[in-house]
Order: sequence, then C-alpha cells, then structure tokens
Amino acid sequence: MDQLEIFKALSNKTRLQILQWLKEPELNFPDQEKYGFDNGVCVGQIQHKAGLTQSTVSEYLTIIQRAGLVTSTRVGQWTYYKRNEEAFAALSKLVESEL
Amino acid sequence: MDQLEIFKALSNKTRLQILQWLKEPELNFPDQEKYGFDNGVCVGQIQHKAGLTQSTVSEYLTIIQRAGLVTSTRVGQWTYYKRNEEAFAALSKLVESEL
DNA sequence: TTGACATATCGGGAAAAGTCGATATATCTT
DNA sequence: AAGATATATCGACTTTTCCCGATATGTCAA
Repeated sequence: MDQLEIFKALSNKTRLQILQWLKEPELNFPDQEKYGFDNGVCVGQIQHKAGLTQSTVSEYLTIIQRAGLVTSTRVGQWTYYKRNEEAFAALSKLVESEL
Repeated sequence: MDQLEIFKALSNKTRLQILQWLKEPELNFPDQEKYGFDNGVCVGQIQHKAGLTQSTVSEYLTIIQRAGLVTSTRVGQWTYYKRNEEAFAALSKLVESEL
C-alpha cells in the first residue's frame, strides 16, 4: 500500500472517472452486458467511453493497477479490469487514521 | 470538496509528510512548545523540518490549504497551519463510498 | 519611520506527467 | 501460416509540477 503511488494514480480526472465508471459496470458499459462483468470491463470499452487514444487509456489502466486500485484478468485477446474494493476500504481507513 | 484538487495536493512526498507531522505537533515541533499549538505550527518550523526553501514550503502549505486539508491563522508576523480533521474524515468517507 | 523578521508571490529552469501516433506482442480465426 | 483484432510499449512533443532565488508585503520593535 504505497500512499504516494495511490494518490498520484488518483490525481487525474480521467483516471478518477474510470474508477467511478467501474463502480457500476452494467450502467456504464451496457455494450458488454452479453459477456458479463465477472472479470470487469475490457480496455476497448473503457477507451471508447473515455474518448482518449488506446495507448493513453492502456497506460492509465496500468497506473491504477500498479497502485492496486484495480485488478486485471487476461481472457483471450481481452484484458478485463475490475475495481479492487478491498483497496478502497483500506485507503479509506488509511486516510481516517494514518494520514 | 474537490476530489481532484485534494488528490493532487496529496501527490507529493513532502506535502504528505507535512500533514503527518501536523498530526502530532508536540512531538514533531518541540521548539514551538512555548507558544502552544492551539493555532497549529508556523511556517518557519515546518520549513526547517522539511529542509526545503522558504518559498517552496510556503507554496506547499498554500496548496494543502486550498485543498481544505489545513487551515491557516495569521498571528502577528506568523502564519500558523493546523490540520483540518473534518476534511480528513470527509475524505475517508468519500473514498469509502463515492470514489 | 526605519530596520529586522516572517511569510507570500513571482519568474524561471529542470523534471515529471499527459497524450499522441507508430509499432510490437499476444491471441483468435480461417 | 496469415490476417484480424485487442492490448501493451515506445518515442516524441506539450503541459504541468517541482523547487529554487529574488523580491514584495505585512508586522513588530526601537
């Protein structure tokens, strides 16, 4: 749990949005309904919604993953990203008691 | 409560340290014991402990103050900075439920 | 009111982050 | 094996952040 890395990951409008979108995948990524959301949402969907290039979004996802805020799962040619709720709970506690 | 502004303020090692030092002023700024800590700690003390220039530390304090994480009180020629615990509590809740 | 001290603001150079297009890699299909 | 598709990585350019020294502002004391 590297505080600084986490806060840097959160210091970007688009990355904050992505994390919020991933809170309600059904709502924010309806196109993926047919494949389910068990593993999260794949990069392409997120990219489309973010309106930035593929490379940028891929990099952003790597950043929030390295910070531990999401997990990624490769399934075939897709990589799915999903929120790591434990990390948010831990961060909340950290802010409350250690920060 | 501007999330992005808060996270940007927290994305710097020195600023994180300052906030942590301010959690226990008696412990971290013993030189100021004689003046009490009711209003917080003055810039010079913080600068000395941070080991950066006066201008840099002053700027950092402004940044965390604009983010709402500390409050400042001018007393004579000194400006005292103090943690705003309500802000941390609110941030903790935000991370837990909205982020 | 002058000088000393504390803090804030300004201007700038260096380092990091944002963002892109191009290319590499991995997987699937045929 | 070859082409198509999804994602990751690379190189470059632009914008932002870091951090400094110099200077301005505000306050106290003589």
